Amino acid sequence: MSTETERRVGNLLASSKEAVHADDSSCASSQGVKQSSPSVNIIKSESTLDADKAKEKFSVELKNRQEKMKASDGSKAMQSFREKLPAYKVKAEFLTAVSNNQVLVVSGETGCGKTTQLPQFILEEEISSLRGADCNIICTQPRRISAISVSARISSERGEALGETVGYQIRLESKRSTQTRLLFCTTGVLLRLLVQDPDLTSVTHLLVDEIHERGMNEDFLLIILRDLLPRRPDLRLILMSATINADMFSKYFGNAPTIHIPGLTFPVTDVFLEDLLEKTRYNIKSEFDNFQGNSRRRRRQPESKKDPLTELFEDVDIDSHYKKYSMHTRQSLEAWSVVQLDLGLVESTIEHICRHEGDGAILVFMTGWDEISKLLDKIKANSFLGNSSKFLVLPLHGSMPTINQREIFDRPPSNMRKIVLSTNIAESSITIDDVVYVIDCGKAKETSYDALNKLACLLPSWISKASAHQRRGRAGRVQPGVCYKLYPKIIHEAMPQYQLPEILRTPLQELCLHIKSLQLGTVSSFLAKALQPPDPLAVQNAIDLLKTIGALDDMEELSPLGRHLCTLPLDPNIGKMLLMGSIFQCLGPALTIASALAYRDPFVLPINRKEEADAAKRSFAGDSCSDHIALLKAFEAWKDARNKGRERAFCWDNFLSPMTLQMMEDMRNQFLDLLSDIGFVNKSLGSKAYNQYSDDLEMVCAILCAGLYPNVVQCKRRGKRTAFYTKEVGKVGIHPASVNAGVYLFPLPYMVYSEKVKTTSIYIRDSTNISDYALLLFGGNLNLSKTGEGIEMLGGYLHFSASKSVLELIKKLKGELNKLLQRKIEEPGLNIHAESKGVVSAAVELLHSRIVRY
DNA sequence: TCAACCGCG
Repeated sequence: MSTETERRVGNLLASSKEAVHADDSSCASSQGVKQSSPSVNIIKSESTLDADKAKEKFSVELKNRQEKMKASDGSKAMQSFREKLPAYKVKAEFLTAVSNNQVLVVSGETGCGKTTQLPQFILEEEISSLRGADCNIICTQPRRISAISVSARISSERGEALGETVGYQIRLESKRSTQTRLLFCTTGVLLRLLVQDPDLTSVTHLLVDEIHERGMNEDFLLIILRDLLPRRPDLRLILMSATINADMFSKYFGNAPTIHIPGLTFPVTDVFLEDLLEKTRYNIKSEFDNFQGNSRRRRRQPESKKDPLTELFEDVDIDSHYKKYSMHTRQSLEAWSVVQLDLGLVESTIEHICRHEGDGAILVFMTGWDEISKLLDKIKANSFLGNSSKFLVLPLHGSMPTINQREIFDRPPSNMRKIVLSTNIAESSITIDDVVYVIDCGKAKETSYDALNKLACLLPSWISKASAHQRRGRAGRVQPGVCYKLYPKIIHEAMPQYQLPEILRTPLQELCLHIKSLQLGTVSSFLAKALQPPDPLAVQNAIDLLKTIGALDDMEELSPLGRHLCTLPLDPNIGKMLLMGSIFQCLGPALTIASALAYRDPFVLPINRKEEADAAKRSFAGDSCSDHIALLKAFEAWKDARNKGRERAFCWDNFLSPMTLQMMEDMRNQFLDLLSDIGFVNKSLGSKAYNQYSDDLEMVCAILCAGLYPNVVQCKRRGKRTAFYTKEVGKVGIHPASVNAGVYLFPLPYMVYSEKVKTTSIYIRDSTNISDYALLLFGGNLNLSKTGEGIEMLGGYLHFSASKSVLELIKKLKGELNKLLQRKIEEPGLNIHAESKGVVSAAVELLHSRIVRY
């Protein structure tokens, strides 16, 4: 720090001191007192009477409408369609079970109609029993799309418009009315509802669908519900699962009765690798001929953590196990790699179908972008499949710009075969009706959480039998189909029955915060009640993090900051970034960056133009050395382009997803509303009041630091390059898709990041280069180092040294900032802009005086 | 040198 800077910062700080104390008296004035009137009770009972009459009337009306509808000619066809569904056969049994039991587990295969029929049976029954007005049936879905499509389907089956008796509610979007008695919502929406209404007093029937998927929200909800049931003996809970393993859920709920509904899909024939090889005569080459793979022979090395399925196949004696198969097939099986997908095998399978099988689309399940891209190239170069007038080959991946193209769903022109190369996205989120052939490589990329190293991992692994079954089912929607499994039958038999539940595979800080906000007791005792409780170390890591960012106190209770974070539907770090953005007057950028981090990256990755896509992202980042600034600038440029009416071209030219940007905008508005609800933002002051520093990138980066801490990386100069180190795992790399990838030297000594993931190596996915002053003022608590010569952070991992007077000044400024924050967080409505001006100006002055020594 | 997927008043 230059002496000039030191002097200026010191002066600013001194001037602010007086303001803070002079304004203390204003604190009490903003608290309003609610007045209660003695006449309230009388009015209430009269209105209750009126309400009862109105309800009775409405129940009658609902019943009349329903009977009229059933009698109408138009509904005959619909009725007979519904009666053909397997769910119809269990209608009476189901309704009896619902009325006699508090909890019921229903398992059913796809196509049995459980999702559309069971909630509807309850609704119809309640309406005919003249309880229509009193019932409130909620059915949760794990995905937004299904909440919408199922509710639309049921409305049309009932001959109503969506939003009448049947509606939906998902984040930022709903179609429901006062008439709505059956509501489909995402599980997340219900969990938020529980914050206001912990006993679900307004709900009579709750159906939780797709519990077999074992998503975090669903597992979380089940713990809450099991505790809630004794307090709500009248509540009816129906758990719906797609597969046969209903026992586990039944046991969890005290041996609740179960009903099974058979499926109604066309038969699908399985062809395993060994039989496929007999048919196609495809020759799998071992790694000695082909460097792509590691065949079973070479990999007999003493690795400590080997995948059990890999080991299993290595131990198989091919010649005796497959003695009925041809020599050729046995040789190929010998060479087949358990680790690496053979793209030639996929290509030959596609070719086999196209040459020898009947019409129908082909759906190929692969693990990721790279495989899809490489297979696409291979097919284009294939002399038979490369004929683009006969074959329509489409990639399908969550971050490819083709994701919303109609041609994926539409039937191709006659004489043309559609071939979709997809990730797991086509397993349950996207349904392509005309698929007749599925090719399943048997793997998917899966996150896991290494609690020891506090590290998220994203690695390809074998799917479960349940997933394989789901993929296979994709071939039987319109006619009998075939599923080609590119792995031997013994691998399939050894696959785990189910995927590990998400609660065991993810960091838990957001969940822990949610548990605290619902007052469900201590985090560890609550989570111990889960269907499959998470590793105590993972729980401890989450609690430690919440303490580090100041959301929980030493007693593990919510701090004032923690209580605010509970109201924001965000990861606690990102929520903190928003609060800091509003306090330090760069609210706009904080809203934009928070919405992108909370939702998804708006940048798309097209297959053949990745260099251009990379360049577009870099140009948004400018010289900021920040992926977060790139997001911010891209969003601002999009708004600008949209105002000028050239949104489409802008998005296309800059490799941005219009849908993601729109969602970001909607989420920004939601966050702004929530900040206003909790008092951090007073909308009547106008946007300018909260955006004084929004164009000041140093300040924006400091806010990023405040939010993302303790996700800090040290940049250390190694000759002409920079190496990066974190406290938990040591050396990490910048993810190659980051704007900071390939940069040799950085102007500032630290990075903050939002995600650190182990794939082929440990990478930080997105990063922002920040100064030591940003870290000192907006990072974690400062401690004097033991030698007394400097300041430490992150339990001594980070060390700062400077002259005694500078250290004193920084500590003083940090102290003032903390005081300011404390007051603002305890009383968000406080207008402290005037009094805080000096402290904030001092901080800004320091942030601008960046000098690099590292 | 790399990019599974889903979700929140």
